[in-house]
Amino acid sequence: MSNDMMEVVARTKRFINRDFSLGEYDRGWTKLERYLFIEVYEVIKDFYIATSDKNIISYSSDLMRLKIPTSNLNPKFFSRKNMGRDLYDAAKRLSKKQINTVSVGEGGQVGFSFKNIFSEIVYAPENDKENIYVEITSQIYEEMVPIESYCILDLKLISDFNSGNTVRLYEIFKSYAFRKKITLSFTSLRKKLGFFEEGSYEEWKHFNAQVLKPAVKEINNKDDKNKELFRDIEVFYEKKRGSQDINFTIVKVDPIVKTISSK
DNA sequence: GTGCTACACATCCCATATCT
DNA sequence: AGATATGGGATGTGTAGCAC
Repeated sequence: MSNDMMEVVARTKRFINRDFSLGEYDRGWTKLERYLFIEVYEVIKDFYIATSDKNIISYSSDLMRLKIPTSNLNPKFFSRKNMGRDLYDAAKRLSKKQINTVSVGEGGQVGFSFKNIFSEIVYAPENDKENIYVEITSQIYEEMVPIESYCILDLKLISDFNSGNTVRLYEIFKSYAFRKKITLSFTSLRKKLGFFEEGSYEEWKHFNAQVLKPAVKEINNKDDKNKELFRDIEVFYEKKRGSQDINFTIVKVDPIVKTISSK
């Protein structure tokens, strides 16, 4: 007993609408881009549930302007020396992010809708190095706000994952974690991950071997014993041969206090 | 520039679930 | 029971992005 020690890990939680998971969009999101997006999300969510409007600059039925205080940014997502450049690169790429919907009608007629997620992202340190300014249109932020579908993401975990696929799958699993068992078809999971439209991973075998299995392994923290402290769900799944359905079992685990034995 | 990692496959071999 | 289809494992290839 004296050999055991209790460790309490400080956690930073963020809420995100599970129906607006970034996983449903392009696969080319870096970890930093996703993190900045989640911080924007936090400001909008706080505004909508009337927790805080301190970072909202203006709001209309068409457009919302908000700011992200740089002092709140988690340094873990940036390289130590080049935070400024990291921020520049990520903001530049974020400003180009789109939501794309492409449909093919019966006669092969293609319909499409492209929307930029952010209409403007500004960071001008010579004027104001404390804040990043973000402009977002109503078409986008209205998708974010249905409060009944928020799920809680753990930033520490997200920063520890080393694959974008893992982050997206983690978002999806967390969004369903209020249920113990879920069934998703292979196709719907590919759609959620953005692989469907790209035509990637058409074979379950490849998808499982390259995407799902490594991600679940990482989420369950089977790789690194030192990271045992940092997990909040455990995921198990099975898929019957020939079936489209994948059955997931998601178990919540308490990540905050764990007893670890020192040898 | 080099080296590393993540990613998206393709291919080969083998085990086994499912069908006839 | 034997054939066939499906899926797992291992390996290799090429590309892209990033760090140094």
